[in-house]
Amino acid sequence: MLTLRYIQENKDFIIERLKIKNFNALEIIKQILELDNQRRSTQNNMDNNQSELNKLSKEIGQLFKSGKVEEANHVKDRNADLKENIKKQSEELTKIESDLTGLLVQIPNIPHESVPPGKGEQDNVEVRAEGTKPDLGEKALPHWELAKKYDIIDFELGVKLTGSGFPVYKGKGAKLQRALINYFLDKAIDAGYSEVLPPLMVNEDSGFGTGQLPDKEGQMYHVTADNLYLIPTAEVPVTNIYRDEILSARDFPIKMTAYTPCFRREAGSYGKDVRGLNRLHQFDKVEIVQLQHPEKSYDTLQEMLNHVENLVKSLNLPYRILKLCGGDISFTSALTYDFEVFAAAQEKWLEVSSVSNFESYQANRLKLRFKEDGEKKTKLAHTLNGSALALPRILAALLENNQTPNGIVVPDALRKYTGFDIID
RNA sequence: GGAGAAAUGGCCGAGUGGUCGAAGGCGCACGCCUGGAAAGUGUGUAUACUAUGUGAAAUAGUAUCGAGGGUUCGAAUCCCUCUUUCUCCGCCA
Repeated sequence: MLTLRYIQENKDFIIERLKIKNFNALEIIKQILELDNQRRSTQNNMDNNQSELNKLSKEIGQLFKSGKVEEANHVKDRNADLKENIKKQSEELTKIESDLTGLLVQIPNIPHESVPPGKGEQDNVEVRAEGTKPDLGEKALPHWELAKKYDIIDFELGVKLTGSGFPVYKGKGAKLQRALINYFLDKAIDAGYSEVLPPLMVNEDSGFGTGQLPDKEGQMYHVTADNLYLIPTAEVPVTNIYRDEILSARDFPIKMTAYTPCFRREAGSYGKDVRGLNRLHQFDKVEIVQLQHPEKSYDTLQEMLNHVENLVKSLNLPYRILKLCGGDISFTSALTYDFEVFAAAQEKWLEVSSVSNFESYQANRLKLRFKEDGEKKTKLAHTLNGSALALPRILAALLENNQTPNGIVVPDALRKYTGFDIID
């Protein structure tokens, strides 16, 4: 969420920039500024009344002490009026503030100046593509058939146990999942990230902090009995570790990595997009998160991109990097790059990572601030995160691209984690 | 799940109705002392909002002692609800 101050000072700029995200902010900003004026005058009046009340209360104490009971009772009457006013004003203020927040959360983050215009994914800009697509010939099988052939992923069994989108990994398939998780985690730790293993359910405050609530409520599984949400990504619990914290500028960068299962309802998805591993309700992912000084966050974004690129490269998968256009970039992000790998049997690009700089948008919701050395004023930190990596589509591409008549060849980088070099 | 105790600033901890945003200690920052350091010593050390100020600084006001509500002219202090932590019992990987 944008800060009020920022909106007050950059109204026209915001309206102009949000056109890139195909968002018309004119009306909502007008309402916000109007409400903010009300908020300030209400607060001012209330403070003045409260101040008066406090002063009179002290007088009453003095009067009682010196035995002037009648006078004291007289002042009490005046206080009753003040209290009445304060109560009304306080209720009004609460209402205004909640309305104001309700409006503020509707404004998306300002896109970075380099975000290209566009309506949807077709307008994303390819930064580069690397690696060679394997030539599999006619007989190439898509991963869901390979999974069945080698009995490593059982989609039907998942349906029996839970429902569609909850596959059961078996045998070497299960081991391969563990191998990928460990490999990705080790790589992140080597790159200076410290590992955390967070809860898989979060409360409302956490959901609000990273921006899943209130707007994306329908995308999360909601445990209504306890009002908890299954995390759609480790980003949520990990970033919220620093909710309500004031850091020192010297603490930056804070680098964290986490493996978690992720749960997504994927309401509205259907058809070939959800075939096999392409889109699941539960999947595994290793996430990297950084908190950084505002002046350095774009360097950090680059660093994270390099990290993800090295991962994909080390698995010998053909990949491309896309810079998301205004129409495809998420509500909370200022700049996002997607990584896609090519699954050669489906002949499709599959998104395996999304790396974003949220600048101070999440930090403002999180109240995640920092102080410069020797300064009193707090400033908002910048938050960034990226998948490094999401497993199912990596697995899909590995299975499809590495299929041979003898079985599926495990990439070198993973062999010390799997303990086998072929799935047959 | 049942019974009891507790929750105060970065940390420890005092504070049972007004003079308390809160003693004291630790930590931290800056200064003095020192050849340098330690010890000693002095000063400072929460956050948010509002007003004045072009901004920054500054000044004043308001709120915040787990959260929310109540009693009272006045609440860290009394009452209620909730949350969390600890101890005991029960259940349990």
